[in-house]
Amino acid sequence: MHDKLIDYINQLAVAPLSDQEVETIKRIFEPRKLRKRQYFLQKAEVCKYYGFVVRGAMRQYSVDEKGNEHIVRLSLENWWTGDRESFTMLTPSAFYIDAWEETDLLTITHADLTILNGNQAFLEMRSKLDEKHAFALQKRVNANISLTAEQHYEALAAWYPEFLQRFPQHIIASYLGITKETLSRIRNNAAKK
Amino acid sequence: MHDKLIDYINQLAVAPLSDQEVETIKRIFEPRKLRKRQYFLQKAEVCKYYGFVVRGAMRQYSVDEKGNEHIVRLSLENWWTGDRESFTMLTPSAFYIDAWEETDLLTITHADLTILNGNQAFLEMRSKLDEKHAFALQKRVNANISLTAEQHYEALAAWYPEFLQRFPQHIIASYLGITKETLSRIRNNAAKK
DNA sequence: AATTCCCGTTGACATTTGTCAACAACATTA
DNA sequence: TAATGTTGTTGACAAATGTCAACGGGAATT
Repeated sequence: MHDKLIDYINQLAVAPLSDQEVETIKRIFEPRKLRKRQYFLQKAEVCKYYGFVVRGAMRQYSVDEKGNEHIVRLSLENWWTGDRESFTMLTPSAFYIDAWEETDLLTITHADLTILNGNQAFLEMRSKLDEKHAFALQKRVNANISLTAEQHYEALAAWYPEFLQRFPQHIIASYLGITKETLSRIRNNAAKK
Repeated sequence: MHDKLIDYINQLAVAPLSDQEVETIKRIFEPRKLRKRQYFLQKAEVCKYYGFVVRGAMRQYSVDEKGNEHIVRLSLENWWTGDRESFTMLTPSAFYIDAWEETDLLTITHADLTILNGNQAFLEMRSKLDEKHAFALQKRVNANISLTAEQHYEALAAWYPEFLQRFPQHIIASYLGITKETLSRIRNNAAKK
């Protein structure tokens, strides 16, 4: 179960993890299984665990006053899940996180993360991860403000083709900030061309 | 000129910079002055410099096929400017960056940044900065996909009130992903209530 | 002082997208 | 098998936003 995480860290870090570091990681990250639709985090809670997705699919979303869900993040295998701001700042989260498929996670607490902060390989990994994440978010913001709904859908399909396989259209539509009906029509129009 | 940067780093880092570290920073960061509307980066260029804003206002934007500008980032005093992805990955940028006001920057090159990577205080600062930046971007994405134009404008006004003072409305509108006419009408309607 | 440019506003209209309701195909559950 | 829920689609209409053109005030420039 932990092997996927070890591989993942080794791929991002400059030097591979020592045996002792591997042991530390195995000790600190706790496995957790979530059933479909089971919450990992609910709004107004503090996010106590950050999770590495070993298998499955997670979604993070806000809910507006009308009850509509707005997907801010989707996570598949080898991605992370959790509300980073709430987890780091120990503040109540504005988001819900739940499992879209049955999911295996490796979770870490805020306290245990400070242990890993002494570890160079882990810091490097996190630094690179933050960087990659910032790149992705900037692209997404640019897409949100500059592309038409159709262009945005096509960009998403190019960036994360797995999303279209793993999540239904209403989730994809929500991720794009449009309704499922609009997405349905966009796909239909594009197919006609 | 470098004092603002030194103060800034000291505020974010755990331990203040040593005299020697201060000297390194003064040596590495080169001052640069930009006139109004002067480019700091143009599309398809690699972003060779990352800049700390000592005084002034910068904007980063993409330009679509119709020639419309879409503001992805605005930077005032004590913020950074530059296309992080292009700067880090040495890839051609998708963005333009220019000075909106006459601006004083302290700039660093990719090569010189690696020197600072050995410095603990600087790494800490960058790590915290990336974190804060990720929080802000996530909030912005959530606003983009979940709020009405009016709610989004009000959120922006609460998050960055200085923006409304320093940038004209068409820039703000572009940042929100709406047209200046729509923003004008929103403000007018809100005033009537 | 005259000129030019930038900014914000407004009106009329077009386009895009949302809303609501209905329905069929399909999968899941009882 | 029957019942239920999910997903994707479609139509009719409403609402939000964009487009284009015009205008005036004001700042900056000549």
